[in-house]
Amino acid sequence: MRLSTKGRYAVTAMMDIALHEKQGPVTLAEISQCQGISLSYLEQLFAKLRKQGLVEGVRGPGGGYRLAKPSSQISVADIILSVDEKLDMTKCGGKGNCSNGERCLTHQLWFDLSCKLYKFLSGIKLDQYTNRPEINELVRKQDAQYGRFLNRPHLAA
Amino acid sequence: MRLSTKGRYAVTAMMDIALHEKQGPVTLAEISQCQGISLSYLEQLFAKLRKQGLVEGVRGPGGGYRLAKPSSQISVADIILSVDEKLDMTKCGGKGNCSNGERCLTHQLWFDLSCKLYKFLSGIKLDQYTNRPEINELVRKQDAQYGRFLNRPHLAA
DNA sequence: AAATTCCTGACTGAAATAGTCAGGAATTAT
DNA sequence: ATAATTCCTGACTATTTCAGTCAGGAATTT
Repeated sequence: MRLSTKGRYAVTAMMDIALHEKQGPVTLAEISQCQGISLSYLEQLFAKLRKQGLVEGVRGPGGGYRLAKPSSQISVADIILSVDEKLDMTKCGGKGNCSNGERCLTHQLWFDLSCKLYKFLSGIKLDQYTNRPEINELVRKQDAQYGRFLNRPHLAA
Repeated sequence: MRLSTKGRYAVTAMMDIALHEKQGPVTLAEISQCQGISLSYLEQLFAKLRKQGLVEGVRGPGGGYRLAKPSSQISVADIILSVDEKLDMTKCGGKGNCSNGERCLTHQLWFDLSCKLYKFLSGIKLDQYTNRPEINELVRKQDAQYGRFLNRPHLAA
């Protein structure tokens, strides 16, 4: 398990989508502008998120990305693992042959830590943040600031 | 908070010292050989661990490094923060001016996550592993394998 | 005096991160 | 149909971090 800014970008982008779920697909261009992440870099990250089945893309005008599952079923761990690949923190890759064919002293430590960290991060789901009133208040203000969702014909109801 | 192989190296080395606390100072040369980490790289990491007051160096023959506090008071978080510097995962550095002077949508998420992760990792102390019989068994075997602590005059009691 | 070990700083190569660019494919709106 | 929008792909580049190397000096013990 690696935890770096790459994973932060991915989680941030996924949060943005989750917070705007009701307004339809969210474009990467919007996320890029509002969250300050390069568009092409986002495209690289979303290629992985899509492969992992966390999001689905909708092409064409009015398109964008939306969550492929309910936000209650998407954890921070899911997102980080999608873009960072590895779960295992042991040196030997879980094989247990780190020290002359046997387990090294810290094998158990890293194995445990990997498990605990995974359990911890997979316990944090996106909907834990989308349901908070104070955050939704902030979302409304900032959508207005950036002029998001103003020209969406398919949203005119 | 960043979590990479750099932090793993540091924790691994600290574990090695904690596991051999009773045999006196542990040399970086030993850690380098037994844990498979470059000696010069270890020296860089230990410069930081020393600055943070986690270890103290003992020069001269029979010297090495030992813990500066009881292993029950040294957490995985302490070690990782010592070598990786940052705790904060927010983009703005905790200031809250990420989006045109206001907090960005995910500020709260990252602030929370940083806190939770810190609490989690600071709850894991080194002595949780040094007190396990099965690990101490493994330590004895591997010390013999590498011939550790054989030529220590000051240990002859 | 000699050996050991920490300690420091500068340097180098490799990998990961982050971003750029060019173009194609699917869909919607006109 | 055509144009606009957006996803989607792959190759490329720059920057940073990781990891290791090297050379030498300082403190301590034998």
